[in-house]
Parts: sequence; structure tokens; C-alpha cells
Amino acid sequence: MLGDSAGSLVDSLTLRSIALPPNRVLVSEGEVGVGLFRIARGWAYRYRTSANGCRQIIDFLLPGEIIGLQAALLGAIEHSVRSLTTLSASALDAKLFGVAFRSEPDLAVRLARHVAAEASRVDELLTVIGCCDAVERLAFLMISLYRRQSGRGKIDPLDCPFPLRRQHMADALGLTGAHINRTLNRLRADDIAVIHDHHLSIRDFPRLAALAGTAVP
Amino acid sequence: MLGDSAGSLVDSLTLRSIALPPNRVLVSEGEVGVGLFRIARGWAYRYRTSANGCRQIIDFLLPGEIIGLQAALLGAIEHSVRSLTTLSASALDAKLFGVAFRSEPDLAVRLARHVAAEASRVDELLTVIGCCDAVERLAFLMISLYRRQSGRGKIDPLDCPFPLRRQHMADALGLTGAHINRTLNRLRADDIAVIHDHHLSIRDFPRLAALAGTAVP
DNA sequence: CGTGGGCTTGATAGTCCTCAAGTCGGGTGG
DNA sequence: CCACCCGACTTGAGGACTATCAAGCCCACG
Repeated sequence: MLGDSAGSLVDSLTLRSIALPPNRVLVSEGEVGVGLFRIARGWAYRYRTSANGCRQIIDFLLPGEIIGLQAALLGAIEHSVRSLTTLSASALDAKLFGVAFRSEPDLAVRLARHVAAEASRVDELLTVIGCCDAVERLAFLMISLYRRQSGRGKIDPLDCPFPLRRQHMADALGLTGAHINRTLNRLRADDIAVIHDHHLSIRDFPRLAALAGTAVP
Repeated sequence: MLGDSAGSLVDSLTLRSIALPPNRVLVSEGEVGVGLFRIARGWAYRYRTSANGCRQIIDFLLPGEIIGLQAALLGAIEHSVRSLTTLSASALDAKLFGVAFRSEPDLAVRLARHVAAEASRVDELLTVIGCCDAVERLAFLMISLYRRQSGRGKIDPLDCPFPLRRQHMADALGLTGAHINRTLNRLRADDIAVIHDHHLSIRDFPRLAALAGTAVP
């Protein structure tokens, strides 16, 4: 997500590498010394826990992306982050900000753009949850994660890794695991898309895209 | 929302002032020459239209806040903005960014923080819509808009302007106008909060805050 | 081989939507 | 000044979608 030229500076601020098994906490809501990481391999997700105990997944984080930017800017952190798969990441020095904003305006712009792009994705998810039914929500999640992976090249056409459990999809889309299951069944019965063995196979891209409410490109 | 020292630079980049009646478009989804505004008086809101024609209000924008930051950072704009009330705002020069990020790191940080704060509000709204029922959603919206106004001082305790129509609340919370109405009735019957004549009166702050899932401070 | 977690499925119930009719108030034109 | 009209609000009845709860299944793992 960050361009090449930024890589060198980011690399120079790398403190240490970490490796995590799936489902471990990276950052916990309310922490003060906020962590800043860059994902090398694996997926993570960002979530909040509502007062009634229910979890809302806000965004998924893929390799190359940065964890904790929003938190570092705001000082306090309002969400938690967990590994979704086995994860390896590098911890970055928080003074990346001081450096970036003072002496590297291009990197600063890039970081700000990263925050804005993340925000735009959340806007989109909010719109889908607020406006769409279960089939459309699931279609959106599939198309969205498929595109984010294909954007980084080397993706089999119409097939990509999809490491989410039923419960992750449910918590991301404001549904229950049971209903996710029924909805997946419908998508499979209609021969639109199938999730099997942690892989997504898109059988009918145009129809899936139409359900997701996105253009076909 | 921006500190005083930033004001001078922001002011120096003011191009012209505009005034709008309620319910007018400021920025339209998909535009290229993106506008950047700072609200002087009145409220606006930011929304997206989903493929099925339904509208999702993503955030409300109050006096002092900046419209179009996310859009300016990303180049393309993914949402629309409308005036909620009579609105006056100043248009800012888009080269604010070039200037800010190159020669005014403090302002750059502040702008980035503004984007992050907006993003955090959207995260929160997403969590509420994904996890909570109608009463809790409405309570959240009330507390949230009450706090944003009281944060800027001079607010009658437990009473504040609330210029939203039923349909605005519905579109912000993923409900329908009819159900908003029934839910408002319940909050009034339980003597928790009342909306009357575009004003919100909080009758029982602790219970409203509990429903909203926020601490009482 | 037992155990636990994730997945699957059914029956039932609740929340919220849809649609439609009726009310109210403010603005406009005669 | 009054009649009219339109938009916003209100309320009811019925139905759709999704949640809840519970049970059974399967596989990986100890």
C-alpha cells in the first residue's frame, strides 16, 4: 500500500519482527503505548466491542498494510486488532510520525492517504450494512476482499484465499453465523459463489458484482 | 476543531464564502474538482447512495469542521455532502495540502488527525449499527450529537439543537422513518429523551447513556 | 478414543419493514 | 383572507427478514 520509495524509510524505522498464530491480540482497545506494525505475511482484522458485548469487525488488514496509524495519530486507541491467520509483521518506531511529517512530506502525504483510504473502506461497509440485505452484504464482502487481493497481483482469476470463519463474516456484516451459513448456501445453490476450504471461488462474477452493487470492470 | 494557530493559515487560504439553504448539495459523489470547505454556521451531512438507491448518512458536520479532507487526499470523492440546515461556509484553496505538508508540519499533523477523528466516529457508528437495536442506535445518535455540541461550549445542560428530520435519523441509523418515530415514542414514554421543535431534551441522562453504551462522565 | 470447536440445520419468535391512510402545519396563489 | 397543496409526521395492520435456541455432525487435536 505504500510505494517503493517510502519503503526505505519505513524499513529504516523497523524495530523488530513479530510472528503470531491465528486469533491473537496485537493491539487492545484502550491501550496507551500504541503499537505500530506493518504486515509482512498473513491477515489481521480491526474490531470494536459494543457495550452489549457484541463484536463488530471494522476492517480486514492485508499484507503490506499498516496497523495502528489511526491510533498513533489520535493518541488513544478505540479499537482492537487480532491476527486472522498466522501473521508476521514488523513493529515500527512511533517516531515515524515526527520524522515523516517534519522532513518527509511525501511520506506524510502517503500516510495520510492510507488513513483516508481505510476510512473510505469503512464508509463503504457502513453503507452496505445500513442499506443492504444479507445476500448483498455477503456479495460485497466477497468482491471487496477479492479485489484487494487481485490489486496486489498474482491471483487466479475468480479464485482467491478467503481465510474468514463464519463468525468473522457475521461480525463484519452485522449478521449471525447461522444466517451467514444459510446465505452462503443460497449463493452456492444459485451458482454465484462458493467458499470451500478457506478459498473463495467466484462462479458468476457479473451476478456477484451486481449483488454487491459494484461495477463489473 | 482546528486550533488557533492553524486558523491563520487556513484563513489565508480562504477563497470565498458561500451560503446555502437547507438540503442543498455541496459536493456530489464522483466529482473530480473536489471542493474543500470550512463550516462557519449550520450543519451538513455526508452520505453515500447504495446501488439499490438507499441512502446512508455517514457523518454529520458541525461548525468549525472541514468538508472534503478525505476527498482531497484521495483525489476522487466517494460520497456526497448536503446542507442539513441553512449553512454558511468558506471555500478553501485545495493547495492547502501542498503548503501544509511541505512547510507546516504541525498543520499537516492536525489535518491528518482531523481525518482520523472522523474515521473513528464512523467506526463507532458502524459498530452501533452492526450490534445494536433501534432504541440503542437512537440513544447513541442523541448522545453523540449532544456531546459534539457541548464540547464546543455554551450548551444548556440536557438540551441542545437537533435539526435532524426523521428521515435523517433513519438514514443515519439504518432504520426507516416510521420505525424512528415509534422508537422516539418509546423514549418519550419512558421519559428518557424527547425531540421537540428540532431540539433534543434529555430527561434521564444516565439511562440514555446506558442505552447508548457510553460512560456517563 | 474422547473432546472441543466450528459448521450445519430446523423450528420458533422478534424486530423491523412495507404500505397505506390520515393528521398537521406552513407556504402559495387566488 | 381564505382555499389549496405539499411535505413531514403519525399510526395501524400485515409480512419479510433475521435472530435465537437447540441439536446433530464432522474434523482436528490431544
